[in-house]
Amino acid sequence: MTPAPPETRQGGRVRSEAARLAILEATASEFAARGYEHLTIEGIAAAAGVGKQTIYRWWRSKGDLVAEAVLEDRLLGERFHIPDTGDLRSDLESWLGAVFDMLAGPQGEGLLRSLIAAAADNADIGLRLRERIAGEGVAGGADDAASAESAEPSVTDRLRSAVTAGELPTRAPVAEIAELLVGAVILRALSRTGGDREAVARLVAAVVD
Amino acid sequence: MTPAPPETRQGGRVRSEAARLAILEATASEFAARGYEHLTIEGIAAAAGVGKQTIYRWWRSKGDLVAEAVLEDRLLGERFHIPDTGDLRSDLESWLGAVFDMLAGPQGEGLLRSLIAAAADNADIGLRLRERIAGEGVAGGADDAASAESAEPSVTDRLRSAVTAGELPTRAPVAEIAELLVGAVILRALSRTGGDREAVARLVAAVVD
Amino acid sequence: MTPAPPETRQGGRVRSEAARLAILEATASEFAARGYEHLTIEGIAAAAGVGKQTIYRWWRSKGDLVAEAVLEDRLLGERFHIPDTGDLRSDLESWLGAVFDMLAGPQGEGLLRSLIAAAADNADIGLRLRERIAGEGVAGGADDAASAESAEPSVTDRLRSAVTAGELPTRAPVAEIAELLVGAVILRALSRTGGDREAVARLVAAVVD
Amino acid sequence: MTPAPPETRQGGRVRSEAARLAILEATASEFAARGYEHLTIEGIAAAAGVGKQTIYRWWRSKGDLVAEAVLEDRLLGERFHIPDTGDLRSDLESWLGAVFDMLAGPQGEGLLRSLIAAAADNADIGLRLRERIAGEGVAGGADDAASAESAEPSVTDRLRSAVTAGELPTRAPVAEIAELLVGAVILRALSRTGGDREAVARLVAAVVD
DNA sequence: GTGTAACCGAGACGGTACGTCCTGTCTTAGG
DNA sequence: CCTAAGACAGGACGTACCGTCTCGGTTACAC
Repeated sequence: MTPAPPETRQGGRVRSEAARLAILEATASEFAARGYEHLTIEGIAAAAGVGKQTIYRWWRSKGDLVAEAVLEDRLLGERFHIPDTGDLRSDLESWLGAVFDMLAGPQGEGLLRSLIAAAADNADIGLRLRERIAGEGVAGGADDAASAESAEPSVTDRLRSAVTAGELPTRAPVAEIAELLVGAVILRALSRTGGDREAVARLVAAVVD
Repeated sequence: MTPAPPETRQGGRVRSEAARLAILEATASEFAARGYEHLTIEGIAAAAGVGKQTIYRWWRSKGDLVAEAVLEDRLLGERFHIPDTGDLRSDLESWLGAVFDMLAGPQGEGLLRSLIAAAADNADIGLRLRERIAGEGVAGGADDAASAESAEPSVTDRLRSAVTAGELPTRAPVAEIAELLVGAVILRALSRTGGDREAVARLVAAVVD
Repeated sequence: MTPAPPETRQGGRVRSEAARLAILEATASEFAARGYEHLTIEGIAAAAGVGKQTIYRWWRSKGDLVAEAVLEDRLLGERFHIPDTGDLRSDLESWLGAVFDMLAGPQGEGLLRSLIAAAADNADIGLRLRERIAGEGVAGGADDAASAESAEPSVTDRLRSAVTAGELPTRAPVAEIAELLVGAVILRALSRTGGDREAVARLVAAVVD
Repeated sequence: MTPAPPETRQGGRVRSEAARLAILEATASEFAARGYEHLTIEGIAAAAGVGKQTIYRWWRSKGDLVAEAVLEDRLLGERFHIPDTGDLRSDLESWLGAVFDMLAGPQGEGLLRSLIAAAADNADIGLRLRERIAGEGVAGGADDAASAESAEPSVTDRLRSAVTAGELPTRAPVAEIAELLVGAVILRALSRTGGDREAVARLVAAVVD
């Protein structure tokens, strides 16, 4: 497969990778420290040791910048672990409990809400947010092939294996079940409603009979 | 001896209801016009013909102000209609389809995302957002009694009647089913994923078997 | 005499005289320190402990600001002394020599050139610059009456007294003589041409026969 | 004393005359269009179709660049015509009137003030400005020999011929008279004071009897 | 011929300052 | 004592240029 022909550039200094990385690094750390609302381009530029114009040259808005940081796994890098004990219900409860525990913790408190605010600005962030929690994006792509083979299985992977194992009917709407659970997580994050053991059990029961 | 006799002493001007209403009105229209992010106190004050201090005297933040506007039903005033044909599945599909149609429309496009951004700031907005769509808040209160008697039934009402009618098992987690569906709506709003007929059917199928 | 009717102001905080003075003070000191070209609004605001908007609210440009500082005698406050020995020629030579000595000095070096640059921007500065050196503005006003009575006579005053004393013909163009001499000072400031004793003598000779 | 041997330059492209001319051309037209204050190196480079570095390689500052453009007669190219009718006074009045007319015109309005601002930055510009108007620099040099023979006589030339013709005394300070008149022009340009016929007459009268 | 060194256009870089907008506080005059 | 008006210190916005630093590409002299 031949690579795409290079853009017709006539001279000019090339983009500094060091600056790009420093900016994304700074964006991630400022985001974690202050949240999306109180994130400032000036603060990021200062933290990255970069001129403001270098940011505006490559990103059109705060939202685009955060989106790229999220896409590069600088925020929300890890998926949540889901076990595979053979009992789908208890596995989902473990996973959902872990997610709610993270939300209840000091770090997760604002982080998810900030990501939600960012997603309200920028579509890419919304898509990625969903993918990171559920383990599957809207449209399958090269990344999904890679993630399907990764050591750490996602909720969606677990649901698919449940179909194979006969725990769920063959035509069960796997992607939608994951979507509903992630949606519930987001809704509870927005309303600051924690999830105790009973709530988790009821949510899981609602989607897996 | 003070010159002012007690009886002529002014007790102080009372809060102007006209100003309060104008501010909430202006908040709602500015919110609809510009979204939560680009809402400004100065803009609201100017649109309401009011001094900034009058806003700061009674509300502590932009979030509080929007929350009160939402709570007074100036935004998101109507619940979404859900029919009762005796077939829960098709009734839920009708309702969910109507919600997604609203989101796809020009008005709903940004409105829900702005409300989500507002909810990320302010817990009350998140709770109210959930209640407005699903028809039930987290904790039952006086309002629920009123809404139960209102002419327009909510999704939660419909689910409860399904339990009574035997369409759902007696111990079905009604509130959580509504929560999951509302969460899915919010997640799709964030990721700009529309809901076609098949997607709606699958989401409903996932929660009502 | 009744005062002019007050502007129809309805409420609003009144302009802070402290801020106004601090700004003019800072303008003068920054001007002296850096010159007109390298004067910055941000620098003035910082030095005055004032927000930038407070400057932009009352002055439209750097030129206007410097103009007001000059008009308030914060720069170029003193006129140059001219003696009255009865010999006009030697008196003018004393005065002109003093002006050139000032220019040759460390302070005067850049100050006049900066004022010239400022005057190229702003008409008021040009007028005031002329008045400060020559002792007379273009159009006589209330200020001139005051200055005519001031203890320190200006070049123009000295020329007028020369007319009275018969040193100059009755119809001698007094204002124009002063103008020519001030113009020569400015021209030499621009071309960094100092004025030695002979040059001073020749300039004076050219205007007083 | 032998000068240091020239560096052994081996190879290397020679300076592009086309680029040099395009830069000076662009400098002149941008200067005329925007004035000295709003002249930018980037604007000149773009207008000349040249990289910024090509400018910085050969000129140290905006002032140097403008100075060279002025020295090459790209600005202020023509001297002002002075007739020789045998009547010095009326000849000077013609000349001075023409200069003031130029200043009053749309082109001259800002041009001289911009040159003055440039001169405040750069000594060469000040010297050249004086020479261009009066027809003589401070120190006689090779250029003066050339100008003395040029077809168009300068004010200084006219004054010198007046000495020869006996209109002025032998020891009249010719250079200083020109200097005073040029200075008055600059002063009036700075203070936006036009010169009507009477003012011109009085200025001339002040220096020639 | 062929290096090679200095030039060229282009344009990204770290910065500084611009002039605007908005924040939350304060100070007026007036009901 | 509330209200409309609006000035205040502060801070961030997004833009324009500064002067420097690469880039790939082009001469033109020295070998």
